[in-house]
Amino acid sequence: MSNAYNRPDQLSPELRRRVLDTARRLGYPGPDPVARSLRTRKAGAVGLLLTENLSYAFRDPAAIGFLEGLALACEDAGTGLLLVPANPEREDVASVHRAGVDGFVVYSVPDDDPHLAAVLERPVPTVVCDQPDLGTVDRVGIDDRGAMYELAKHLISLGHRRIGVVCMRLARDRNDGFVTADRQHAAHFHVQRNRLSGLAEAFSEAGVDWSQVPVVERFDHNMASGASGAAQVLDRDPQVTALICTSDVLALGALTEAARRGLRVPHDITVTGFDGIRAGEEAGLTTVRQPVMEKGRAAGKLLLDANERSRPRSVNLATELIIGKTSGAPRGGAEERWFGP
Amino acid sequence: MSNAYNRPDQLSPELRRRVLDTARRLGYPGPDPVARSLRTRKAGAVGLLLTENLSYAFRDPAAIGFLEGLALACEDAGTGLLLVPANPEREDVASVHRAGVDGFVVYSVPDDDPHLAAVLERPVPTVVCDQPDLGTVDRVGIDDRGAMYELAKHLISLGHRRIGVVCMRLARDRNDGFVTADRQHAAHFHVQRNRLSGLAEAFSEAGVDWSQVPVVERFDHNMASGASGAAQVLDRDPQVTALICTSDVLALGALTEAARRGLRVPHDITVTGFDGIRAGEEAGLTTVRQPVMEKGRAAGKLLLDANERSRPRSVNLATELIIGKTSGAPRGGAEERWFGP
DNA sequence: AATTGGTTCTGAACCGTTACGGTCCTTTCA
DNA sequence: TGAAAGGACCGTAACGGTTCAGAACCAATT
Repeated sequence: MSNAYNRPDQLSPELRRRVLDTARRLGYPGPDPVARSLRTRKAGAVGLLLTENLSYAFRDPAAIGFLEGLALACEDAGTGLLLVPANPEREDVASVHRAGVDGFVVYSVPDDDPHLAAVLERPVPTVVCDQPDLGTVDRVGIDDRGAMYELAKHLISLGHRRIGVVCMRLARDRNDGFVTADRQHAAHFHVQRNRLSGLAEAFSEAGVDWSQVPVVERFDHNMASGASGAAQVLDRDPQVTALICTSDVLALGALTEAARRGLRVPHDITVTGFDGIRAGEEAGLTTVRQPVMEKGRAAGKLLLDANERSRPRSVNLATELIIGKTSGAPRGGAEERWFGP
Repeated sequence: MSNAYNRPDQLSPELRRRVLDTARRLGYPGPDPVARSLRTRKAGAVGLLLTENLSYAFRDPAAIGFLEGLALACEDAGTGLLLVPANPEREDVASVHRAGVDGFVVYSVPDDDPHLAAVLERPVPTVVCDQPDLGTVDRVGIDDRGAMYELAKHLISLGHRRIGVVCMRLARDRNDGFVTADRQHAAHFHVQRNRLSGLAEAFSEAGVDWSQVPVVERFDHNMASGASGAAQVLDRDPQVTALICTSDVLALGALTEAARRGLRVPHDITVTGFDGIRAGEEAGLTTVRQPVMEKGRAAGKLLLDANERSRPRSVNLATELIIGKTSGAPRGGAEERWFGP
């Protein structure tokens, strides 16, 4: 029976025809994929866990790019891509347990996420992306800290000392407002933590007292958040010469807020992002470009040739500092002041 | 055993603890999802078939919107979303056979696609989207023909009689060039066939000989195709007063080509699209807006409450004619001529 | 005629789970 | 005190494939 469908060379054409004929007559719909998966121990799909609501994957430009790359890798290997629903509100990890997959890709979830823990308990190969190196599973990412450090150095060389920061959520709880030093250090989102620490390092080296720098956090990741975050920084300290955002989407929002206030960019204020998305490029945003699609593809490749190897692999992709037209020297030097010793 | 994990109320806490303890000690990774699926006859996932390469889903704005809506519906129901790889080049339907899913959503594939046929043979509920009504499975779509008819009427009322058309692929074979009447009628992409036929009807009623209207087809769907398609129309007949594109992406490309030729829109030439994507909106494109996200969500909803019902359901969503700033009356009346009796 | 080799075909075991029904023990009530 | 009722626990039979060992068959060689 099975042979008739999958192993035509194992039986005579005559018998094969007879088997297939009676199968059709009996209304047999072909081998059941689930039963086959159970027996062969191959599901023919990889799971993608991203802790945002499922539909978020299709709203965030960077996530879309990542997905495109991952889909590309799956295509090549002929495997399916299962988007695992993982509502961040509920602690319900059942969806992870239910997923019939040959491996997982975990994309940018907080490092204390219960879904992540559930994935790691499953006995399948896993690749984490934009996460700390766990040492036990493969990892793909970029040097967030170093890239942001470089961007900061650029701003410092332009003369910026009085800055404000708008960042994405740092933990699972909602905190739309200023961020304490503790919260920065304890941040559960690896990416955000490292970008902030790259900033802190560079500006501290330049003599800026990081503890005095206004850093505001936004839970939701969209342009509106960027705008309101920028507003909060500017309300606190109208003298900031640069608004550093930890994503392009936030930066685009910050640009609209600057325009609303009649601030010319970069003459009155510098705005920077992170990611290198298309819309940012069109706006001439100064940013760090990271190869989002490549990241997805690399994750897929790593997962799909997960042969028995001794130690987990860790891949860092290259980033590129893009100097756009939203950054420039701060206006004048008279009112230029900075915190420091 | 099973009860310890899934039915805590069926046994005493004491026993449950003991079972779980020894399970952990033995390195038992928890119930196997595939075996569970086999036994319960529930895969906990719906499959999405779109005949483009998998990664296409993340490049096309309309597809992204559709996916977002579908993902939303899956989220609500707590089911996963499996993207089924279906390379249009190869006739390999194995991926459809391998997919362990509780149902399929089929999105905009040619009506003679072997993958579609394979899906229909599977004994699971199916929803087709932007496809002809098969009568045997649920369907979600819009009135492509009527919507395009309405758009055409608008252009006719503005005075356009000499037009050109750029459309997406009409069949599985690549045909980058002019389209014969035969090919138009035989088109295997339901959506394109109906949009063209809506145009043909409206312009025929206005006295235009449709067989003389240049219709150019492009296999790939991106802005470059729109630009080159527009170029081909304009080379054939530089006198056309309107370029009608069957998608916004193509129309955006057509706009760049018009600009390249120094044609002012809408003064020198009118350009229209279809879909109502964000980028088109920003460009002020005259188009038909369709609720792409709603379409995805409707498809998901239909699939997920596929209880035993007598007849398959068919849902048409409403569209809206958007008059932007890329359409206007043709310049002057002197050189205005049209084909006809 | 018996042995050998090769091919085609059949049957049984196994994958890991859940559903179901039966046994056993404890409690309750006449 | 005995019977009935109920709860906790356990054993077994599918679910629907794949795989593999070995039976059956046929032809060729010794």
